[in-house]
Amino acid sequence: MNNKDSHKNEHDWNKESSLNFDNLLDGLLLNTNIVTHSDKGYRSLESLLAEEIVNKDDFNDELSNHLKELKVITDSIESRLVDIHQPFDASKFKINYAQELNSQQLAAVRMLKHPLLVIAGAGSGKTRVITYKVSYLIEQGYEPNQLLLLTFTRKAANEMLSRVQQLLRSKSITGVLGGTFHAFANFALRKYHALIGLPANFTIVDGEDVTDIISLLKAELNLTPKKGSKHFPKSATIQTILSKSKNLELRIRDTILEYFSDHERHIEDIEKINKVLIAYKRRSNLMDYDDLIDMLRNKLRENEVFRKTLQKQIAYTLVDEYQDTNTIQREIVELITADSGKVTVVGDDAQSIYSFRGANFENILRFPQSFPDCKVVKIEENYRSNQPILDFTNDIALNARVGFKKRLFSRIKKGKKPLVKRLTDTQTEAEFIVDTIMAMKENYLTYKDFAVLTRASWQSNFVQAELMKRNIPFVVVGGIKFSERRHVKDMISFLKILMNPMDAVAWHRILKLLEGIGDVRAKEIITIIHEQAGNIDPENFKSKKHIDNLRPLMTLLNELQSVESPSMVIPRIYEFYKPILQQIEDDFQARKMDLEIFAEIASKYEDLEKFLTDFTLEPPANRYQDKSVPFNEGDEKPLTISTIHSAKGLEWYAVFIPFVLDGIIPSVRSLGSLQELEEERRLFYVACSRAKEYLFLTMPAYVASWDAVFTKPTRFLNEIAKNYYDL
DNA sequence: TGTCCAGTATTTTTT
DNA sequence: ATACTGGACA
Repeated sequence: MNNKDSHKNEHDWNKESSLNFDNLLDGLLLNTNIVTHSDKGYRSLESLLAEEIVNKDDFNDELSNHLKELKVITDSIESRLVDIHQPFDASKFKINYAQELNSQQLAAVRMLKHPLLVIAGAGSGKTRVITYKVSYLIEQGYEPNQLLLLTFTRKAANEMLSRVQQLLRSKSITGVLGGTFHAFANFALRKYHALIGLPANFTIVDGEDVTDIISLLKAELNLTPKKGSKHFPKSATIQTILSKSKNLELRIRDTILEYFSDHERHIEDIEKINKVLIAYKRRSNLMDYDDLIDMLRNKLRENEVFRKTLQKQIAYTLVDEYQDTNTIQREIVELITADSGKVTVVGDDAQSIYSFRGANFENILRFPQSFPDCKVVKIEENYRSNQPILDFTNDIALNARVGFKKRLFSRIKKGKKPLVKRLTDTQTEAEFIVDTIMAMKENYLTYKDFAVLTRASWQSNFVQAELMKRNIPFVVVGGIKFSERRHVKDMISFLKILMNPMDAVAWHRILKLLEGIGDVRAKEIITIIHEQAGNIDPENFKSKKHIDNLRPLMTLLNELQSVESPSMVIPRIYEFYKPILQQIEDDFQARKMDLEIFAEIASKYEDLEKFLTDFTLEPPANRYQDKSVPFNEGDEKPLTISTIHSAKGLEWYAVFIPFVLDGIIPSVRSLGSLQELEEERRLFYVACSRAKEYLFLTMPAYVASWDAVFTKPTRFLNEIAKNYYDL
């Protein structure tokens, strides 16, 4: 961003709007708001919060025009609002929609004539709208399998469908297409693979797998650091770059220049890796997450038969969390629904927090452009929080630079204002949080009514330690997942080979388990497998030096290839794998438990392919906990520790947010650009709006990171009216 | 091929 | 302060 020509723009277009340009902040505050070691002066929280924020209008004309343009669009929606007072004849339906929904929700459910944008604030019953709309559509005569329900997680989709089932008291709701964009892409590409010229049995690889492949290719290409930099960029970094460039549809060069300028010297090498990577994936019959949606979009675009077929199959589309879609996903929605206009998207621009993975929250702002005859419903009644908490969170959203105007209200008028508290250090902060939980729990609450939400996962470590010390049960959401653990990935790799014997990543992983086989031998063996087009008859490897180690593996896999069901295959593999694991890991007993869970999950599947795709696209969410926390205290439900990102869509009676320091939230790394800072604000908004009755914001007096010290409360607090919270 | 050591970069968030 | 990487050596 251009800081030099900071000029005062006349933002006259802004005067009557809810956008507040007086509170402009920018990257320059990096220097004024963050204290360094030399600044030892201790000041009261009160004086820090009273401090005038230095405002600096720094954006250039381009950004300013851009915001202006968005503002015109967001304002235009006022003229598209659906009349919510239309009479409704409830007698035709099994469900009394008018009674069970408020008038805005009802209007959203009923609107079928026009494409519909539902702007649903936090806690306003978004899920309810979608659930009832699905059931309404079915009552209107739509077949369940003509409906496409795109949600953020498959879990959310299933939950909605089971609610529809309850609503209609009917078993016939099976067959609604649903899940994440990735899951839907997977479905469509496999089902119509012949039509679009794809192999049917491709394997889906996750980001980590891609990183592994890049490591292999890096070694193969013999790439060395360019002059001036000591190291070649890490494989994980390269993976991030490539994924970002795909999701943002930027060239690799531009992606690096824009977001990873440290690696400018290696642009050519990274482009080369990408080229080789693409060839590699094709050869091994692999698709990564990005390939799935990209491929679907491209095929929909260029293959008319495919597009028409899908359009015909899908009579109505509903999209949840639309603010988190990226450009490619938006195009998929458009390609399927633009002709018919049979689409409802639901979202909240104030809760868009996934831009780092390509989500473009302008998608929701620009919906009226994509669908010119669309209508809009705003749902502003909140059923989650009490009014004091809403006053507080409304104020956060109010300071946002762009967005739809809305002001949530609640019928629960009484409640405590959010409490802001500073403690001396991280330890006392953790103690305060746990003490407060214990004290509150006396009043008929249980642990599951509480949550601690943090910006980054490590920030909950102190609270976790304190909870462990006091034997309080808790679950951790986010962080390393079960499915990312070494032994689970090993088991998965065995299965992947059975499904797709060309899958070199899986082969590599498994071969390296064997004694005497490292990168070099593994590669030789994989070459043979590729030459034999995936035939793994042990005879093919006779000439190999370590054939004695190799033969049992090949024999086993060769034999299992013809078996379909996971429950038959897994015990055999486990038998083979167990002694190996025992040898390489010292905590075999703990890992054994994981594998039992794994076997149990797998045994529910009849079909290997289905199991594998489900497992990569929707892995079991719970994080592995290395210290087993006692869950036995009268089997009380645990409290929740989560990152703010993973807390989206959830709610708790009391919410604690530690580390609300400027530099943590907003993260120092976001201060460089307006867009990123705005996203941090929305993140803060999401965190605070999870609370139903109590909200606690705490911070230690200081936190030292490796080159700076954070001591001031988050700048977002300064922007909130002082009478909306207590100190 | 596998292990150990020293020096280096590192802290955002994840389908 | 810590985790990770690459290089040297067995």
